[in-house]
Amino acid sequence: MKEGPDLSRIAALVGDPARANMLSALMSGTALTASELALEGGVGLPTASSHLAKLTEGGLVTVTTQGRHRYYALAGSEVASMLEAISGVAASVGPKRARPGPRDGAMREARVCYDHLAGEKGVALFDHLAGRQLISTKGDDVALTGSGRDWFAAFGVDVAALETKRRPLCRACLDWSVRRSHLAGSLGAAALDRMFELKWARREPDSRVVRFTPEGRGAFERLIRA
Amino acid sequence: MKEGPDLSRIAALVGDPARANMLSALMSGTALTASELALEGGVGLPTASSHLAKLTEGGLVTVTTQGRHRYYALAGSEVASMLEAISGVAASVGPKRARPGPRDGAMREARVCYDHLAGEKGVALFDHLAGRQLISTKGDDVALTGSGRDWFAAFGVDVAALETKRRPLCRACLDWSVRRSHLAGSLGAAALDRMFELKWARREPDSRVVRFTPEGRGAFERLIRA
DNA sequence: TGCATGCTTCGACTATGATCGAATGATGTC
DNA sequence: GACATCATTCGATCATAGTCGAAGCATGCA
Repeated sequence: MKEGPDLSRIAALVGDPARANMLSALMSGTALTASELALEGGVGLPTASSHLAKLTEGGLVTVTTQGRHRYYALAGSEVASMLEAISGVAASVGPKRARPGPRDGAMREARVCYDHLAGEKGVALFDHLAGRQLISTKGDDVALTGSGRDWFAAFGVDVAALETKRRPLCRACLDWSVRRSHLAGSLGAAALDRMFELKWARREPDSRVVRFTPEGRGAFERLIRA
Repeated sequence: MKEGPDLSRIAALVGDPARANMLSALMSGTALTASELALEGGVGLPTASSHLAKLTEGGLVTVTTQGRHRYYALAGSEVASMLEAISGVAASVGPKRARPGPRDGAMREARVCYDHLAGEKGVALFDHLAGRQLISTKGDDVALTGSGRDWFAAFGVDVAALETKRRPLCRACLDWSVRRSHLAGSLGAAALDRMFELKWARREPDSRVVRFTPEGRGAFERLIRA
């Protein structure tokens, strides 16, 4: 009966609507202030503060003080990954909560997952990489092949610089909308950064949605067809 | 703020200690009666019944009536996978809840995850299969190769029979204790069944622990060394 | 120093939901 | 058909935790 880690402690933290909304907002990967998160959670400042204290205490978010602002962020990609897993179940068994609006369509096509690309576009990229042996996958462990290294270099990503960091280069992350893997890790993050840099897409303000420009869409298609 | 599926609804279901314990018990893959789950959850029968109604309503468990018994089971492997993800976070950030007893050690070595082998042994098997190109992995999608088919046939698993079912043959499942993938899907389930059949191991009663016999341990080592 | 801003703490209220005893329903056994 | 077992429903109780207003504490700016 009391085997394994304490599930309920973590799940209860996510189980409150205000906290869940805050965590969802943090899935965008950007750190947010307490007031912004209060807005996201749909609660007052004191309430939000109390929630954030619990999330921090529980190890799901981290906080860094900068001047009179306090920036909250997800504690790590493992937490983001867990939230995606819960989203997957919620999307499949849940009563869909409101009909898919125009926004939901955009979310499905391309969105930010912590700091990398998710949605149909993210999965398409991953499939291309795997299909061309640019990455090799062993379960959730993903490795970059030699030709993959060249491919990313041609795309304008400095792989060597990424490898100096502690963070894993490649990682598979299960996409809640498509139900397939997309590329996470520092390489996934760098790839998305590069797309923003190339002006292929831009982030929609106050949202996880990634909006591709017409040109960017074409360039992306060519990238994963080539 | 209200983007994506409703996280909190699902998380709140797992967030109650009694329900979490019930779900943990169901991670063993066997269906349990309401009274057994009341025991697991540490609550009375009426309370358990109420919890189970919520879990069923929420889509996390299914119920099948047999005579005067009602058997509850996890709604699917996706739910099991989500619970493993939450366990992973709980194990990494949580205050460990009690020191690792002798039981926890056994849990880490080999346990049942829904219906397949997890823990160090499960990961070792997966690594062997992937390393020898007996399976090919694309993120969470795992496919059996030609040589893999032969390997499983030699081990005594009727792959063709499994393929007639709707359930996916291969699947990667993230192990909460080892933090690596192990083999899920109908093939993973069949492999574990075969090990029981060969008397390499047996299940510990009322637990997820899989206890290998000395001979079974040797045979397993030879299997994944060969 | 004085004031504004961002956030947290305190205190009080409230509501949700977890819990169990008792009663009821359903199924199988004798 | 009477009884025992398994399970759910009802009713009442109680505690936990979410909520906000007001006050308190920092930090930054003038």
